[in-house]
Amino acid sequence: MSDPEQTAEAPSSTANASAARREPQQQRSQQRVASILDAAGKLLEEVGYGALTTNAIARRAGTSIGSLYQFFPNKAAVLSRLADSFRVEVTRTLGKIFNLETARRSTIALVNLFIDGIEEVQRRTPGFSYLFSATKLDDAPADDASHQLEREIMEPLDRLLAEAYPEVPQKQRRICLRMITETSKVLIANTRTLDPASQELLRTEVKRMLGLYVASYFGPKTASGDHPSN
Amino acid sequence: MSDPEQTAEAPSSTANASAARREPQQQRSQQRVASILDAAGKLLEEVGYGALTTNAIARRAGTSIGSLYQFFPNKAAVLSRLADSFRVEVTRTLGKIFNLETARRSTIALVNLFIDGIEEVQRRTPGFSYLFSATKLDDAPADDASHQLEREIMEPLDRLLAEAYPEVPQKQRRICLRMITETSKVLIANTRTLDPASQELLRTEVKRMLGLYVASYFGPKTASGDHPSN
DNA sequence: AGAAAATGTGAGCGATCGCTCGTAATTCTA
DNA sequence: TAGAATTACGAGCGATCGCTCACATTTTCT
Repeated sequence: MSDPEQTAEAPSSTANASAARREPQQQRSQQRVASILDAAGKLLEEVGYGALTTNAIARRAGTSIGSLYQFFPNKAAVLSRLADSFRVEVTRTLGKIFNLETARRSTIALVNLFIDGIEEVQRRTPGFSYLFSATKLDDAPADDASHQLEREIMEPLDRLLAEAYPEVPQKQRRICLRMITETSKVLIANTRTLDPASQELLRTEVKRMLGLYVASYFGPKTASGDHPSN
Repeated sequence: MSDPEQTAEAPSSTANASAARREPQQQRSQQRVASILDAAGKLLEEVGYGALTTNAIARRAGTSIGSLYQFFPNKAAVLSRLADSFRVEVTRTLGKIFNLETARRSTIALVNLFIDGIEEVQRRTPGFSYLFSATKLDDAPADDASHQLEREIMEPLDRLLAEAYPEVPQKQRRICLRMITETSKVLIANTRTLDPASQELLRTEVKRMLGLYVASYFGPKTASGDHPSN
């Protein structure tokens, strides 16, 4: 199907809700789109998804709803684009953590690094937890984006494990990764309700549990008495 | 009895939102309250929390909003009472599972029984997952009720472990139980998005992971005294 | 310069939601 | 059977939310 003209007005399916109504061309509008996403993330962190309104986002971004809807077709698109920016941040952070050097570490060490990485992303990216571990149970707003975000998170660790343990079948590796990501959500879901000390404790326990679990599949490997460093 | 406290319209705190506006006295009204809660649970399961409206609950229950608000002061109260009914169901189911005979089983077996019990409750109680594992990340509607529900869930297993392993300090036991409940939420949170086969696989893995973890604290079999890193 | 395109604004529309209230029907009491 | 209490009903109020639209302002193009 050929799109008529430049108007990206696509009422067809909800396929790509992140498609901008109008591509920002000048610098000021690009800046505005960025500040809208920034405001959306911060508001999400502050008031939660249920209380997040488009008018509030616009006000927080120092603009008007009219401007918001000039570049986003609807509310879901804002969250979808926000999830996109989170994906970039996740890839950047995990890519920094998983390099050639860390590839030689034990699986337990890799799990610890992964958990720390996720936590770093969460600390530096307001609203991250709402799109990574919430949504699903609600009426899915940015559900596609959420799945893609999850895949992006698993990918670096998956690649690393695949290279280090070619003898472990892919199916098992997938299950294992699934458990790692799901369990790491536990951590994120409890951030807001726990004091820092309890968070630290919970994080330690999650590392320990995942370490035991992963080692049962992949073995401690570079083992020479590696314990989860507490 | 004549009104001890007049109209229960108490603007005090949000302490007990489950207090009925008017206690149902005749049989037909008690039945109606029950059918309202039933409808609320089923709707929660079908449309999710975000799309759950009081009018829809009333319609599904075969009554009118007027009747609903005659016995519930507001929407939150309905969910709060629903959570209460879930607590009863949880206590009943877990109480049936954890008896004198099961007390002698290994910790790993206990964990398996616990997971199966939670799953049974979820299968038989529509809306359970939304109040047990969702909420927190949203604007907490029935947050108090949610916490109480969680405590109720942990209690039977906690008592069993405390009796079987008096030598394990309470603090460690608490942490361990925390991990068990949090991890079991993973299972519940994924029910709606997975096919039965994948659910079964995920459940097996959760059991395995929790088994490894719990055994590292309590020993794999009946008390053999072997505590790992500490 | 002037025209056109891009961007910015916010009052307010339509829809929905939680909830009220006037009133009618049913049940209890005597 | 009559009056009181309880229960049932549903139109609609007030508030809010996502989003539109007519118009103003700024930037780019020629």
